[in-house]
Amino acid sequence: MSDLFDRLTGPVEQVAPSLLGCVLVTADVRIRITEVEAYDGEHDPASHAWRGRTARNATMFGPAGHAYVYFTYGMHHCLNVVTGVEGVASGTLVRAGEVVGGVETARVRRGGAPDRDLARGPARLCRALAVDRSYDGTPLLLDDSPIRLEEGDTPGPEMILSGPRVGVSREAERPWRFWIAGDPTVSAYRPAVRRRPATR
DNA sequence: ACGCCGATGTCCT
DNA sequence: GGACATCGGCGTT
Repeated sequence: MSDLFDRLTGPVEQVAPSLLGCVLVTADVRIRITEVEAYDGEHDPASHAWRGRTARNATMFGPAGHAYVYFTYGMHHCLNVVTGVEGVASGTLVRAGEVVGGVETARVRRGGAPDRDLARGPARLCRALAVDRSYDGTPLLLDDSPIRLEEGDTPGPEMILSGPRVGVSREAERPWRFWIAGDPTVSAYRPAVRRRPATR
């Protein structure tokens, strides 16, 4: 197996920051990862897999190196890299990146948003890559796969910052979001908010 | 710059 | 029936 596969089998809070600088590759767009979040299947109440296996999250329980793609808020898709050992549902959400290839295609898919925003946020990134639920379960480490994960220039530890995850209400304080310091494509931090206060 | 809020489908209690 | 690993538009500072 590849070095990258071996790396993906480690503890997700160590794997996640090691994916910064790696590149997601489709037929027409390349994105360098600048921001990620770790989700642990066993002891992490914020993980989709925390309550066990369902049809939606089944891919997370499989082997590392596959894409877990979910649909949320009625309109958005988000992409994870499945990590860890088979049977334990850990994954790394790819939250943002820099489009480093196929910029014209990404611009069209994103409706002419500023280049910095093309993949600045997990749903925007999927839109730039044209990734949807049909990509769920796709192997990321095979040469002929429609979406691949390649090694890139990994930033040094001094360039990696961490903090609370975005938009999660359970275990909000767990500092499992990692990003490249100073990179303009890193998404804005938005704490989870309860939209409808319990007025009745 | 920041804050609020609606959109809209699926999952889970 | 509520929550959701979000986004873009619009209003206000």
